[in-house]
Amino acid sequence: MEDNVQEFCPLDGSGWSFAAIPPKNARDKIMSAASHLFCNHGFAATGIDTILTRAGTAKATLYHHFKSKEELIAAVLEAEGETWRGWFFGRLSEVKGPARNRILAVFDILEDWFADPGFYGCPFINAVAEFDTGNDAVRKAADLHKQHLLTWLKAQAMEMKAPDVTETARSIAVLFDGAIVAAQHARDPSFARTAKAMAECYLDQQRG
Amino acid sequence: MEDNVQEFCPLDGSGWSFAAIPPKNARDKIMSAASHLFCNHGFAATGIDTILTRAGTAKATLYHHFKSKEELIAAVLEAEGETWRGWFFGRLSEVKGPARNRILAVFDILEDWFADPGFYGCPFINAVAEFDTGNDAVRKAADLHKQHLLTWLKAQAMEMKAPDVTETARSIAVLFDGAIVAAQHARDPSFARTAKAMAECYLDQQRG
DNA sequence: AAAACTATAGACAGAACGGTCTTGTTTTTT
DNA sequence: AAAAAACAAGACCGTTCTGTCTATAGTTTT
Repeated sequence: MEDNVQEFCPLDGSGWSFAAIPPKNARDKIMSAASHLFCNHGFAATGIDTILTRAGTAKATLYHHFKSKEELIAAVLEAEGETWRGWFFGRLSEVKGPARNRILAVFDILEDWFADPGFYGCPFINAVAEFDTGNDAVRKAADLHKQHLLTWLKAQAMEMKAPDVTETARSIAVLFDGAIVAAQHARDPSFARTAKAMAECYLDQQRG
Repeated sequence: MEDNVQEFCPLDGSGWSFAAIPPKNARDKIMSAASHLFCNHGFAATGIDTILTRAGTAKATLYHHFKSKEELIAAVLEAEGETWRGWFFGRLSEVKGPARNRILAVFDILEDWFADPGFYGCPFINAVAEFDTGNDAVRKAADLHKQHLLTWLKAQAMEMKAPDVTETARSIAVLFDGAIVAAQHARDPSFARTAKAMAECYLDQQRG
């Protein structure tokens, strides 16, 4: 259990992970440590004490800021999602051209994400996979995250005058999830390009 | 924590889950109980005692058959994979017509799987999501499982005389994973059809 | 300067964890 | 009928878990 992994992920100087910003106060230190450990070793498998050791904070401090481990998990997921979306949609907003370009750029950005040495798959997919039944807070956070993406995709599909906006968004979302899982399992970022090729194919057909 | 969920999944009288076959000996009872609990509540979150209670067996019996919890997890994954593949490829072998039909039928079968009330996503995807770093046995089992599918897909792509057999197989695999995750998260089996439509689109393009 | 806040350090509790072991019963094999 | 294997029931061990509590110290606010 060495853990001297390089986890600062520049990603062109705009690392997506909020673990990239060196935390100052104890709360952020806890969040950062928890985020890393949860993603690396799982939520249940990561103990409070391990988080505290890594964060270099006291136990009372953790329980001052979060009333339980569950709440910490929820907070970490929420923060991780927000930071990720900020990075992702920020990158997307730089893309020039019509909506089609923007949709396809999704997969280029995904590839950058996959190539990050600190990529362990989507935290939300992983969280739902681990809890599934039971933990509603986790599912809700995941739903919200996915909804953000879906809303954005629908807007693009509308701009493209796609015949079925919802179905187009769903289709790209399937490619999105598929690329994440495939890249995570095979540790191969190029699955983003495979997904992109299918997206191109699909959008071409939409044009009729 | 009620858990009086209907878990016998006929699926046209040929339920995929080996939990569907009422187990006789203690070993199978343990495997069946463990499988259900692992999928529902996660691997780490499921304790040995919980498995024993559900299985109605004694602790010594479990440790007579499996030398550790890790080994039990590995055994469950292996059995689950084998049974699933038996069901899946069995269904596929019934499909008439050219290879293209068989590839598209994959998504029809997936939809049946998704519609099963006992569907919690792919056990392998979930397992990798939970362990990721560390547990090599889990990753190996997942790799093997995926390899089975990939090999089958390549054979179909070859029969179809696809220009790039490997890339075709990878593409369908992305749709496969994407459909599973999307259906699991949204609890909506129709994502299989969304994936199927994209597969059709992609295979049509392959023909030139 | 006083009060309020934020933090550290670590003992502690109670439960749950994985795993071992013993004792005795049932089932199967020979 | 005898021997061997599989099983039940559950006490038990050492560890780890989440979460609480006390005591102390630095920092910010009023």
